[in-house]
Amino acid sequence: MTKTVFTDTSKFLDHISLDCVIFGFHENELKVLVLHYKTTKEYALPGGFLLADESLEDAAKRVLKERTGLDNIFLKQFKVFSTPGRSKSNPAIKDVKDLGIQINHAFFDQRFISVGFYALVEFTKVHPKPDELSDSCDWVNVTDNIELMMDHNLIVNEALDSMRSQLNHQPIGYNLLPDKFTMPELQKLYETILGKELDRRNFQRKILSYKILNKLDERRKGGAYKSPYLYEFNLANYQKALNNGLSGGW
Amino acid sequence: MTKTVFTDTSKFLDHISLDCVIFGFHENELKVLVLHYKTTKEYALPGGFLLADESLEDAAKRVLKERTGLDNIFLKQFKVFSTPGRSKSNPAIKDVKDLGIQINHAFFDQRFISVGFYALVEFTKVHPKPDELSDSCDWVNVTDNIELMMDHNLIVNEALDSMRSQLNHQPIGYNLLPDKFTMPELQKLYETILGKELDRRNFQRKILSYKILNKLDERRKGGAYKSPYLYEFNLANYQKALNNGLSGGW
DNA sequence: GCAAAAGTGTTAGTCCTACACCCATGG
DNA sequence: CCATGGGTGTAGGACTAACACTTTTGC
Repeated sequence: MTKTVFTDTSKFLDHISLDCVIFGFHENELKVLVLHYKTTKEYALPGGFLLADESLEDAAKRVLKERTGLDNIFLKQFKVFSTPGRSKSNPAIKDVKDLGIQINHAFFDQRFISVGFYALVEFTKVHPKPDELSDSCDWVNVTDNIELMMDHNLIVNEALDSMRSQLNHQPIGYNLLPDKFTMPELQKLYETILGKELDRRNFQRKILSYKILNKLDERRKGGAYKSPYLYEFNLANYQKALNNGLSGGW
Repeated sequence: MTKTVFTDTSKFLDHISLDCVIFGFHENELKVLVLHYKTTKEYALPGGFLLADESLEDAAKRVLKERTGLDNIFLKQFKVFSTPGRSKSNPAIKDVKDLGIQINHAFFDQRFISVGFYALVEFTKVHPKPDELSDSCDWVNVTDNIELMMDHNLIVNEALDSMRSQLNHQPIGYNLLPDKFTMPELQKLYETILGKELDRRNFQRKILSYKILNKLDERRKGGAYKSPYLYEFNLANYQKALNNGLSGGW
């Protein structure tokens, strides 16, 4: 995959952009990957533009690959943001002469609608890379509510809502957790996404009743206190169960 | 609201279109509004383009108003369709000289991504009007699976899936039924959307348990057999209940 | 051996399912 | 008066929610 840079905008379609809310889960915290702009010092979601002969999904995959280094990421379109004034304050259109970057102002200065995607990645596999307009690309806790540029805070919130409502229909646990994980870890993930606490014993009974997990003989060693068992997803059963939607609410 | 016509495309943004899946419910059938093109004789969803200073939601409202005559329609964005080749076969780009319509080929000939909306309308309030490229605008039964142009069959199916999954979170019954309706009518609507039959007595108990309906003293007269009671939605309770999502599955 | 986390079990109440019976209406 | 659809009720089983006790581990 060739790297796409903002300095050659000639192959991009006008008016259409996309933004990715990349979720990761680490140390019992739900995190989002954000860029920090060199010039304006604002935080922003990784995003990009649509190439002339590319689907939005492919464009999002391209952005994901460039920021995380990963292929085969779980990706879901969730909403288009099209308020007419939303792109007026795009920091990218500001002058970046001091960086030696030549920006195509005519391109950046147009009105953009942005298609929002959310992505689920395994935290430990990601090695974030900033783009050419940014000096950093880092995880921030969703709960910290960092101020983002333009309407990006809105985009994150809508992504969260969307993910929450699809918890029983999309393989969210599978994509956010490592291959092997403990029951308390899975529960924390659910609690974080749902924004509420769940009963430890009822959670375990319910999730096991779906038959989507394989209990392993190993336990998580090294931690303090009693070592919990490790589990892995039974992918075949998981997929089958998701087709009907996991039953019941949380 | 001024009528927007396809013969003046100068105010439209390039590359962006929208299509509306307009659902109605009549005589126990779920219906969709489709246009029939004068030149190509193909069926198509009502759609349009985005004006330079307009949100997608406003554009969709504009299209809805023009085709149905209605304001204040329930409208929901559900997906963007962006396969690169999808707009190649757009019949609108064909020559329509014989109709005396001057088409801006350069505009129609570009690649379009299309934002899909579904709309819910009260069947009896709609007076469908064709646009200037069509000779008819009529309801077709969803179950008839009429062949539509381009990827419009896909768009209808995705709209259905989306509406089905949101049945407990959006005021779908309220928007598709007239102000007063009977329990069997409401049940038929649910059965049609879900694609399966429900037990009459359990359905009634469950829907009443939500406290979202007011039972009226009137009954539906004129029909054969025992006359059913009329109900209306208790909008305040309905909205409140939807915020948490109606509990349980169907 | 103590504190904290994890494994396992029980019970009461609620909800869902699958039915049966009676009533009203038009032919 | 009968066929059909609509109004109402009930019993059994499944699932959920709330809660207690025991076990393991590091210090």
